[in-house]
Amino acid sequence: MNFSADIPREELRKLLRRKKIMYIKKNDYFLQAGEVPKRLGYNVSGLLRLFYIDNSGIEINKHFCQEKTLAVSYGAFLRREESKIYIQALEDTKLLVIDYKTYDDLLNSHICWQKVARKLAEMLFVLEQKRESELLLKNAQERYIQFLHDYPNLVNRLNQYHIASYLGITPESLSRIRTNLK
Amino acid sequence: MNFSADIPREELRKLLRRKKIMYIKKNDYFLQAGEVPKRLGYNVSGLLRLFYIDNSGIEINKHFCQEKTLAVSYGAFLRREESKIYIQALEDTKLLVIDYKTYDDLLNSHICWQKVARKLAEMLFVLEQKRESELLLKNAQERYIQFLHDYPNLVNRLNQYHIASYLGITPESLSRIRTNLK
DNA sequence: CGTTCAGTTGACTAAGGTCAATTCCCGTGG
DNA sequence: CCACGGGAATTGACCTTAGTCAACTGAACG
Repeated sequence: MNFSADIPREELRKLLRRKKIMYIKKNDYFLQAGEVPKRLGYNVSGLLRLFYIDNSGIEINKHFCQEKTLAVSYGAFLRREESKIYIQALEDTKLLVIDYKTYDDLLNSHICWQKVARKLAEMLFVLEQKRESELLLKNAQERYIQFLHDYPNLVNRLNQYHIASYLGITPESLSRIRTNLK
Repeated sequence: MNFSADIPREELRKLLRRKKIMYIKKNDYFLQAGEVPKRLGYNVSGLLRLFYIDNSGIEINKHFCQEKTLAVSYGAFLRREESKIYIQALEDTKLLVIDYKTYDDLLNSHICWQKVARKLAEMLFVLEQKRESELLLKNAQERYIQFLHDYPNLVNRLNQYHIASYLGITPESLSRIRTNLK
């Protein structure tokens, strides 16, 4: 994601002045379900996962946040609602963060930020719709193949548990799919 | 969705001048998969469905478009891509439509439309994320109960086939769920 | 070397799909 | 008013996919 072309130098400086740097140790949380998200994070280095916990206590990975992407429970952040999503570091992670007030101030201070926020929402929508269509249209094995295609570098950074959870299956099932594909 | 508070009278008039009215007969299509969406529609009266067809030819309903909501394959419309989604009228339907050029002109003509488009994208993102989480977290029966809760009026306008397809199950399974809930 | 934890394998279960037969509902024509 | 034709919904028998649980393997590390 690169919006910088649209942003005047002046505005960019404003953003950089107000951002903070945050380090999150492996296994620590950037956000817990039940909190109203205070911050929007940009992943400089490291890896996070966004996940749900269902009512029988199973963790379900929703998304992995790699370098140069945003770490945020976006719906809850926008609407100032309690998040249903947890955000946890899978590796030691460095984030640039802004708080909601900063986000809101920027939006109201210059049209360029409206444009950036629109592009961002559109991009996240497209991502979400892609995921939804995969869940509706593909079985576990096809979803795994798609995952390999979309995130080839993630396979080596994640253990089987996390990939299976992302695919909506058990580690045992993923193991069988992998055997099957050899 | 009501954004009119944000829109100056002048701008609203511009929109109204450029909108067209379109009637779609029951079972006819507003959009076919494979087309780049030319238009964004606003449902005045009637009912549409957005659906995918998977690679074994099964139709899968993605969303129902009721009165006062937008009928559009949004991702494809934004990105000028071929739609993977079909949009078909389930009842005789009246739409207000604007073409992509109008949408684009509005965006570039006044900041208020940037804001409206941002709000719209955010809203659609939230909707999409909700659907995704239901697919990941709930079983067929729970999804049906959620559907009844979210769209109580739709149950009477749709036959079982369409509801089942929305839930990602077969009509037979939905029949069993319904018996089970009595 | 043992311990530990990720991954594999096997046997069984459960949710939902498939296919076919049957019933229900409703509109139409006699 | 009744009979019947056709699509929608139901039901039954069986199948497939993925889940569950437990035992086992194997590599990594102290």
